[in-house]
Amino acid sequence: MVQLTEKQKELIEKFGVIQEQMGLAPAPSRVNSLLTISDENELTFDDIRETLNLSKSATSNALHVLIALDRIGYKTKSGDRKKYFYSKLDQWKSKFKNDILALNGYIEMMKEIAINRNPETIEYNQKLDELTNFMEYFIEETVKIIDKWGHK
Amino acid sequence: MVQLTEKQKELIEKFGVIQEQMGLAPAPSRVNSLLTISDENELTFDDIRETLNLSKSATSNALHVLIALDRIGYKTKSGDRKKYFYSKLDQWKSKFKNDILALNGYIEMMKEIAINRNPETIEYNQKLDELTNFMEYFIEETVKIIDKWGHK
DNA sequence: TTTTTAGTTCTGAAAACGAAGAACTAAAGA
DNA sequence: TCTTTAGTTCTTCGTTTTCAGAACTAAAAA
Repeated sequence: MVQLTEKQKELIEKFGVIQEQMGLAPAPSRVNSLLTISDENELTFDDIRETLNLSKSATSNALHVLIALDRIGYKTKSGDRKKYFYSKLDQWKSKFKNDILALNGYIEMMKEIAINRNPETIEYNQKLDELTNFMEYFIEETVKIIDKWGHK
Repeated sequence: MVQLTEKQKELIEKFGVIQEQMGLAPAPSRVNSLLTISDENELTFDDIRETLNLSKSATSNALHVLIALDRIGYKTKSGDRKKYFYSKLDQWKSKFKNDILALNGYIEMMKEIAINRNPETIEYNQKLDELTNFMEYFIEETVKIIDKWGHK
């Protein structure tokens, strides 16, 4: 069980809501908030379950979701069967990059739409092309930006 | 009623799924796909409703959602009470910019978390700071990139 | 004035989602 | 071997989402 100040509890909810708006379910949002805001570096399954008043299943599922998203990790200690979960803050750069690169799928879709359009709708086809070009430019430049930060 | 080729129908579903994965509901996704893929520049309410086999309410709501998101627009013709809906492809640049700027809210949250952490958890606090700095850098540079495209 | 057109708004029902509780499993301890 | 620990998986249930159908509205036409 983790002892939290009122302020910390408030921040967990506030940050939780922000993460919900980004598409994460309520329980995983709260778990990730707790791991980000708590002053303990590592929390156990039961610390999390008790502190957030979640069921075992909700806790287990939330942790698996967050691990799949690479937002948290866990370590083990020899002679101790418990897992110690912690917030990963350093995956952000690669996460940003992956999100940006995911736009490539969208671009492929745009290209497929473009080649299947009536060539006579010139104006619209041009806009589609422009959008595709912009997105390709955007991805390329953004990846450069991210990589530049690494070399500072 | 809009006549579509099999290929177009296939693309509408495919693009529809992509948009669902981006958080849009099924009906708005299909409507936006139709307006993007159809060779007609403008479609009426009933064109959309009939082509996609949607109810009037679903059609109406989907169109309102897409208008609120600025993904589509409509024009009117004098002496004609119908609305002619069309896909907006040119809002993308400003949409990208807005999405990027929305990260500022996330940064504010990170800062609030940072000032409320125990100052003794030095390593973690440093990572939080780094993340915040990276995000500020990312926003600034990305906005520059987007603006540069406009001046080509 | 009544009817038609072009939608909008209001239920209600089906489906999908999220979390609780209980049953289960695998490893360690007694 | 039996029990405890540390979680995982399965089932169920309450919400929320999404859409259809019906009732409604406002403007134009008849």
